Formats: sequence, C-alpha cells, structure tokens
Amino acid sequence: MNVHFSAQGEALSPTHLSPTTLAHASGVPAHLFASPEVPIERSALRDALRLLDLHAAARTLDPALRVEALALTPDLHRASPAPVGTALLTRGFLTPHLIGNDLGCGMRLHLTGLRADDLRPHLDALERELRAVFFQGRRSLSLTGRQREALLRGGVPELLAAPRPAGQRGLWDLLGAQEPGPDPQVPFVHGQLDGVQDWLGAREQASFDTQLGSVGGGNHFVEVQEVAAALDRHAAYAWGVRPGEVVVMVHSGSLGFGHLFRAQLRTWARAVPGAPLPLLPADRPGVPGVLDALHAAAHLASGNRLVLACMVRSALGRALPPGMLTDDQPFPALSDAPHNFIWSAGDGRWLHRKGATPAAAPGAQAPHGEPVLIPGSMGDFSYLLAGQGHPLALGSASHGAGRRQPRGAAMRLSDADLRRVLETLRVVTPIDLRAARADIRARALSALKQEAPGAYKAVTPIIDTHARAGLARPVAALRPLLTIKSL
DNA sequence: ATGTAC
Repeated sequence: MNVHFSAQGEALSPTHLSPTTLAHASGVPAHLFASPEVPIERSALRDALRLLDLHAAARTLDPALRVEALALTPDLHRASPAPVGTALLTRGFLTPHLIGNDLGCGMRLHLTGLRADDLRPHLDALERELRAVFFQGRRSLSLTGRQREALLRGGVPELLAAPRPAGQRGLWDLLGAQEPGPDPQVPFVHGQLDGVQDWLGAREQASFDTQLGSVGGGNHFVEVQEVAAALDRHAAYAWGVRPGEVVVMVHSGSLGFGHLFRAQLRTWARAVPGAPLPLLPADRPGVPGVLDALHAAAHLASGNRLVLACMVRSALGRALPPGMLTDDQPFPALSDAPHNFIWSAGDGRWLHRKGATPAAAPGAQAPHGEPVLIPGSMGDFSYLLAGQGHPLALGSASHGAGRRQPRGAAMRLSDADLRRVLETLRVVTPIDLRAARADIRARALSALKQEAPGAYKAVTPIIDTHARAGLARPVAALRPLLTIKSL
C-alpha cells in the first residue's frame, strides 16, 4: 500500500497524484483519493479496508455474491461502523449499515435570480423572517394521508400531483406557488411500492407534518449564499450560476421518519462470520421492500430539502421590498442528491455511498457533468463542481470537508472564542443566544462548537484534490450570507 | 443522525 504514516499515526499523503491503489487479500480493486494537503487517519483507512472482508464472507453464503470495488474520497474520516467518505460496489447483496445514520441525507441548491448586492441591505429583515418561519411556528403543514403517501412513493412530483383539499393552507401554499417543475432528483425509480402505506401508522401520520420542514441537527444547515466566483465560466453559464447571484443551499436528511426505513433495512440483514457488517442478500425471499424503503427515505429527504428551500424563498419574499422578488419569479433547483444512500444499478449490483456524493461524468442529461455540492464548514465557502465520473472513484466525490476533531475535542473551544466566530457570521438558531437562559444557552453553544470551523478540515485542499484527481471540476465558489442551524 | 422551544 503506497500510503505512509507519521509517528502519530496520521496517514501522510501520497506524494504522487491520486489515486493510491490499496492492496487487500480479497484482490478487490480499492482506491484512495488523497493529496499531500489532506492528511487522513490510519484508523479510518484500516476500517475502510476491513470492508473488503465482506467479499469472502458473502461468498460463503453464495459464490455469486461479491464485492466489486471500493473507493475512498478525499474527506475520508473515521466513523462507526465504517468511515465517512466510502463508496462500495457489491453484487447480489447489500449491507445496510454502510449508508450512514441518516438515510437519504444530501444536498440541494436553488437559484434565486436575485443580486446579492440588492439583498445585503435587507439581511436583518431576512434574519427575522427566517427565524419566524423556521423556528417560531410559521411552518404548519397539514397534508392528507394521501399526500404523505404520494411524497413517499414518488417524491415531490407525486406530492404536487396528489389531490389537494379545498382551502388547505400553511406551508403547502409555498409548494403550490413555486411550481418547482421537474426535479433534478429523478434517478430514483419506483420500487414495488405496494407496502409504502404500511409505513404510515397513526403515530407516523401525526409526526409527519411536524418533521417536514425541520432542518435537523449536527452538520445540517440551510444557507443563503452569494456566488463569489465562477471558476468554470462555461459550466457556470450553462447552469445559470452568475457571479453575484444569491443561491440557497440545503443540507438535510430524512429526519426522524427516515429512521423507520433504516431500521427496517437493518432488520433484514444478518450477521455472517468474518463479515465486518451484516449482509442482506438482495434476492432473499420475503424482502421485496428493499427498494421501497430506500426510495421512500430518499423521496422524503429530498422533499424535505425542497420544503426547506421554499421556506427560505418565502422569507426572502417578505424581507425584500415589494416587487423585488415576486411569487412568479423562478426558483429552479440546480441539484439535489443524497450522500448517504444505496443505488441499485438494476443488474444485481448495488452502489453504497456513506458520506460520498454522486459525481457522474458529462452525459446526455448533464452535458457539463453532474452538479456536485461540497459544503465547507460553518462560515466557510461551499463549492459547486461538475462531476467527472472517475471510474476508480465509482463516480463519487466528497460530501464535505470532513471532521478534523472528534466532537469531544471540539467542545473544548472556549465560549469566548466561539462567540468571536459567531460575531463574524450571521447564524440563525432556534434560540436567541443573547437572551436565552444560561443552561439553554450552554447547550446551544456546545452544539455549535461541534460545528465550529476549527472542528473541520479546510475545504480548499479538498476541492483542489478533486480537481487534480479528475473527480470533479470546480465550477463556482459560494460565500455564505446567512446560515440557519437547528441545534 | 433524530419535532420544537424553553
């Protein structure tokens, strides 16, 4: 293995260009994409290589089962039970624990057509509107059972097509007004779908509407950004991404509801001697619901990202002077993709991505390559890239900068230092950090510390690595104007 | 990673 380690156990970066071929007894092709500027942990690499033991273990069940390839993205970092930044291609079986905790979690980007210079004088007003719509109850959504089922079955298009009761109000108005049109998230084909309504018991029905439109915790966020620079002018122009324009980025997942689907997938899997994770043979009788569970979670997560983006759109409309942003102005989604998911190739192969995002090569549907969103840490730039479909990366890219400090270590940041960070940023949270009770404020501050810039690696070297390795071409740099974080 | 607000 051409990776060298420091005395501290950090993997030093290969001195040659990516990728590094990783050797393993299974003989399965495995490649690490890294660069001198981005150290990775030895333990993360060890845990990733251990995934290849799935190959021999699966073959004890059925010789047709196999692991076909492993790819590790530039933000690889340690997590349980498998590192973040992993793409694994299998044949004949899935391993549901290799999705990440939040099934369907991903990124979405909308264009507003608004000039950042026009918005800047109104950021205080926008902050107030966003706090109201995200955290102060102006977000009531009351869907019918049929609408909820439609969202799970077919995503936003089916939700919009479902019968709408006369006089239905609330957040639903946003969706109706904005006519999002064809969504970029079309790659999800329907599963068998027969069992979808079984997921919606009385308790789930009740919590569905309150969950939809919530940001989620941890590193999830919604951000109003300015296109700071077009790095690839042709792709940026083709995508309608103009320097100085306001865009809306969403990072969120399938919420509490998605845990039902994840849990169900995991109950179908079984432990196999020698396998680092439980296996789910795809043709096992009695498991017709694998695609149902996967796609329902993906539709829910993507639908939630749309709802969150529409909430920002509505706040923008109210914060700006009349006429500056009207309901009929387009609000197109440029991209929506999960980075915790299992894709069925339809030919018996399954592509697992845990904290890795699809980055397909230019094709008929996306002539410049698939749009790829890589967010920086709180306060940092995010990047829009164009996928290059690198075969050894399994068409994948990083999903973020990657955590540098474990959560515990990040908590050691002092309150004063965190406050200095927050003073330079506009961060909207459910509570007013100045006015809140001391114990509530302490909890909020510790949550924010875990997401503070120092807890993450710098994003720029990650982006450079993608460019040099041929994973994805940088198209635009996006500067945060205002960030919404739920604690 | 997981309702919201305190």
